[in-house]
Amino acid sequence: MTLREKVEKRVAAFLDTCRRQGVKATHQRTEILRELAGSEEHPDAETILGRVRRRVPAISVDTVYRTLRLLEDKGVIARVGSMRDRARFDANTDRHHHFVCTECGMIGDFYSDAMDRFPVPREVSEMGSVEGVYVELRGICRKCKQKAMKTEGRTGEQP
Amino acid sequence: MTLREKVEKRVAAFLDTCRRQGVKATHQRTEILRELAGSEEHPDAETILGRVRRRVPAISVDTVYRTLRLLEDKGVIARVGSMRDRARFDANTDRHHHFVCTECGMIGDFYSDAMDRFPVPREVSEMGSVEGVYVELRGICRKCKQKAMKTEGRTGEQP
DNA sequence: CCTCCTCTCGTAATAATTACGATTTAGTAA
DNA sequence: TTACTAAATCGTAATTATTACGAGAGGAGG
Repeated sequence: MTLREKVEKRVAAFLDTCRRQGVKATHQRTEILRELAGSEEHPDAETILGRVRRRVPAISVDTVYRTLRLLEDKGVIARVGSMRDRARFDANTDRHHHFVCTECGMIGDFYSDAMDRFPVPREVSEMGSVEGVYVELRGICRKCKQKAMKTEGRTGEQP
Repeated sequence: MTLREKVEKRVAAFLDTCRRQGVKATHQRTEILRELAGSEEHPDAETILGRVRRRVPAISVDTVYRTLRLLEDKGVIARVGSMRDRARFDANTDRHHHFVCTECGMIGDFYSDAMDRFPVPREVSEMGSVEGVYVELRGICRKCKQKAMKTEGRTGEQP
């Protein structure tokens, strides 16, 4: 299957998702996805805007950002790297990794020898030389989980 | 060794680094590092500013941001998550990971079964439930490496 | 074709981070 | 200690990515 075909398949699948979920399958959305699906280089929003504009000259920044968020929410595309808006810092200089709560942003350190010395796949050695590993486990922390339970379980306790 | 002692050790080490590298060991820098080293919660710049202000009321935002960058450059602290300023997107929905060039920002995809199904350390299970793994290998890509070679090797070629 | 509701456009607002010019301070050596 | 100088800080303004908003356009179903 050629790249062009792959792209069209992804686009078609997205159009389907739209119909099923009552979301409008607009020209702009289609072109944004088409652009992204046909690219290997993980472009940023501005780059995508520039490229899509060649085909849809009047498209706006807002639309691009909104669409990218939409596609991300539907699981059609992914955001690379940290999803947080503000930088967070860490004074722990020992080699370690992080657990991040996607609900409240809590970050915990942990140690894993195995993750430190991950064997580098050949694929990667061909891209360049690896100098560091960044591992982030993502999930829901204890506190948020308990909070969620309580909220669900609202069945008659007094305020 | 108590936490307080650890913190002071880190601070002392930093003051040493300053002297050796001709960087000034200011009160503000010391307090920022002291705050960060004594914290387990990976605070953001604003939080650090607020806390340090209790002890150094006139400290400015600029100083905090500048100092954090300095400490990061010296390897005294680390930034959690992505270091990039703009979001990057990825339409590859297959389970995969990324290689990122810290020089030019190039991003490449790769696949690793081993990394996908990594056993979650007990430490982490105690923090919460893990729902996803994000792995990023960082280094220098082929292209940047070649460029660096050429630049180094400037020994007599004409412009 | 018509209506409704969602989506888009253009631009303004927001929020994190960085830059700037005047002033202060650490480091150093007399 | 004092004096000197480069570097750092302060307060604020500028910059940059991203999000919000109001008016109008367009897709989907009747």
